[in-house]
Amino acid sequence: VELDMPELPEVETIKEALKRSVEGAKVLSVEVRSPHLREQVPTNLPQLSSSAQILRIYRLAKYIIIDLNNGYSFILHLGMSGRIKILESESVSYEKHDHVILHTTKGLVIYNDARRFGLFTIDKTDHLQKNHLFEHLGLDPFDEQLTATYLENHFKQKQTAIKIVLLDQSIINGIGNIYASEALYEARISPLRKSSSLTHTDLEVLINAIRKTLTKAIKAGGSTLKDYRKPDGSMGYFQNQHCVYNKEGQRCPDCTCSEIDGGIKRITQGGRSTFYCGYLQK
DNA sequence: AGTGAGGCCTGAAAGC
DNA sequence: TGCTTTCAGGCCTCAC
Repeated sequence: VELDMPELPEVETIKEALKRSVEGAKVLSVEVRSPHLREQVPTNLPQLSSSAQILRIYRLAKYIIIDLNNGYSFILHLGMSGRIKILESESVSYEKHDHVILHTTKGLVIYNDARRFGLFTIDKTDHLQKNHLFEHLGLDPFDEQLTATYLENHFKQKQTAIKIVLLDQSIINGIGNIYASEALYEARISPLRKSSSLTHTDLEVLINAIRKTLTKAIKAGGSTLKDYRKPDGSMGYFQNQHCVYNKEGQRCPDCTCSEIDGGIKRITQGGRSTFYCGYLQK
């Protein structure tokens, strides 16, 4: 099993794969081949986790938390290019950018990250709440506390475009650059709208669109993981299911915008690409 | 306080 | 062909 591409749905899918393969396993040893990630991998991480049992694996925003039975938890983040490889037996040779390897009684977990924007660290389980990494996290998209009123309060005096604000992990966590565009398309809301201009109804529509878009992607990830493997052994993933992301100039699935005004548009907001249908999204 | 720009890294793809 | 530039799914810090 091998997966990458880290927004909420991908992290969720990877977390599920980890649960299926190594939850309950015992950590035999940990190899740190390179500690230079977004944060340095703690020197004592191997000694703190060796011979502990993996109790629970869950997702927190775009992080994966692995609780051990000795009072410590691993914290993983995949950054832009992080990948997790799960192998059933010992690997003969490691690949470039394989930074951290967990040897467990149920197989090998390899953390690989070319750009090293991700992290693999450890903290006391009962200290996670206070860990600086989670200090400013907003609500999970599926948290029932995420309501139109919640967003109304946060957007009240925000002049910033809604697309940029969707990437702000301190309001809603888990949405990245792909699903920000996809959710706004699903909601038929222009990425250029000022956040404060969204009505209560717009926000209800947007929340539903976010959940629908993420749910669809998680389901696709799950089925992909189970059913589809590219010839080189890596996982194929969901590439043709995006409606607008990376589809500049093409016709969006729900209208004839390509004939009316040149199809899906690509613009830059906050230094990052946004894709939308100028005809459907208002 | 809120906002925008820049930086961290490597590699793939596009441009010349 | 090979060299240079641009761009990439995230997040943090710093200057205004």
